[in-house]
Amino acid sequence: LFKSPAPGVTRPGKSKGLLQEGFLPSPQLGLMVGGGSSETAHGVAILDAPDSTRTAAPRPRRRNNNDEKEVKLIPAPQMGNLDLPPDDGHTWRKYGQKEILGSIYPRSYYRCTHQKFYGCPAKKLVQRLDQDPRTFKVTYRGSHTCHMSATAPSAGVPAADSLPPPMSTSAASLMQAASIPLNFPAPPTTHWLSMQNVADLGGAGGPGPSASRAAAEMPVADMADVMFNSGSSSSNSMDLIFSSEKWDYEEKKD
DNA sequence: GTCATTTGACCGGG
DNA sequence: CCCGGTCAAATGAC
Repeated sequence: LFKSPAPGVTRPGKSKGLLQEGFLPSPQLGLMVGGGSSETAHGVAILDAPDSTRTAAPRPRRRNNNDEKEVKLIPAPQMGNLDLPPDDGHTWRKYGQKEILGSIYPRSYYRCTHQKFYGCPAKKLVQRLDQDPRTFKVTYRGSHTCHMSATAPSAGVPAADSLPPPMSTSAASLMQAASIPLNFPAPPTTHWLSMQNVADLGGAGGPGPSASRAAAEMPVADMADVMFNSGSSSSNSMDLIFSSEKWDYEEKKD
């Protein structure tokens, strides 16, 4: 009656694709500025929505004043031929993706999967550098209040604590920096995220052995080291970039 | 069947 | 007004 979300109006026929956001191997890793074929990348004429289906819903979306965000540059480990997305040990759920002006790659918005359960306000923005497609610019917002023993079942970390105590912000950042498994044991699944981990919480006497996840996490010495190591020998893309820092991808309008 | 991902629309600030 | 961010519904994958 009141709410009649006619199927088809809110969601116009969209072409389904097998692409996973911008994690493609970047076939056009070459130069795209030379061609000069700079388009808006939009060109998508979406159908209009005559009736605003969602008009009776006050969105108390308040903007957090605390801008505690730290930006990090994480090079995607080039295993084989594909670079996998950077994982900090947390389970992130993508809740949005938008193309940013000035960037050729869209920005992905992630949120803590446990946010709904733990209330972790941790957010994460991942964007590929237009100058370095293999480098991910990860922006962390908020602090992680939830512990993640699910994705990081390190053998040396006994998850005996049922309730994770609040950690210091410094510790959090430190952990993130040192929780980047670059040496993945080549996961059989294309997914790098594990799910269905918070199933046991009601305390219903689940004698389930759980802990089926066994990812051999390797201690990373320094992220920076890896970064530099990225192109130790051979010509580094950075050099090239620095050389031609002038990237004119800006289209000129009339 | 469940859950994460996908994608468009809308909101809100600068 | 434009840009950036978030939500919400649908679909696909597991």
